Amino acid sequence: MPELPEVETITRLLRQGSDTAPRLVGLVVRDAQVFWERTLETPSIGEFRRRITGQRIRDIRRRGKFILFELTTDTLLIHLRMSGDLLVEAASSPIQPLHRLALYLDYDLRLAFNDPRKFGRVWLVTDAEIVLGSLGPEPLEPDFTAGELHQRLVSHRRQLKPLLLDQSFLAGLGNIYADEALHLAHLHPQTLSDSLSYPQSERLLQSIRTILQEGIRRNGASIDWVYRGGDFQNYFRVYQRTGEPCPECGTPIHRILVGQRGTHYCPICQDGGR
DNA sequence: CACGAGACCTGTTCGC
DNA sequence: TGCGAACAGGTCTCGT
Repeated sequence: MPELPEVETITRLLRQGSDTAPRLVGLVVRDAQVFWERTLETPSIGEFRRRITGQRIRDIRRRGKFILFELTTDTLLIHLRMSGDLLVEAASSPIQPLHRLALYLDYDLRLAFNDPRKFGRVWLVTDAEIVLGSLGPEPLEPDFTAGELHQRLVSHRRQLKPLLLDQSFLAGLGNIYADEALHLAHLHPQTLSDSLSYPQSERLLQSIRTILQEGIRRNGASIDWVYRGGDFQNYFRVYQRTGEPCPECGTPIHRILVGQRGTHYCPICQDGGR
């Protein structure tokens, strides 16, 4: 499901709480259960349960598409991959068939990792850098500059879209927001990265930031049965709008495969000189 | 180094 | 209505 805006939305909800959800910061993990073994990347189930029990949640943050729970001594990292979601529920409520892992917390609360497709992963480590080490820069960090992006772009000769999806190049973009940002930037998804001028790189960074910020403002996108709460899907420019008019010029949106991913773009606005 | 194919998975929607 | 195919917000590994 989730890309940077959805992960950011979930992270904020868990960290700050809401009218309907309690704030998790400050609570202590009292027990843990794993229902699908492969969900837990490291350590073993036994050590996981032993080690996490008794640790307090000091803070909850996001890095790329990872959710980080900073505990007393360790960091718990969760990646939702395609279909994962985190639910806060009463510890006494029944375990759902699609729950893969659960943490039991103070006040009879349970944090459940729900993940139909079983692609999601969880790590408990002393040093989060072991997991996050290869991630590229955060696109919304103010000190990430257009100059830096341009440098990184021209140091590769790759199609723009797969490069934007590469988390070691830039952290947080996924299939939706890459298509949306490329449309806003008027760049063809198959443009070669080393052909971008500095002004084009600048426009790309600005577009990425605009799209991500709008996604966050709308609490992410809710497309199908996975993840509800956001409404950015009502404002898509091109994603899943094959055949519908381009919001800028009216030309029907095209869908092609780029790097095995469905890719939506306007053949006129994003001609890229092709 | 860059890219495509296949793997990991289940649920929903599409097309005949 | 029914049923198989296609498709899905992600990432890894392997072969060319």
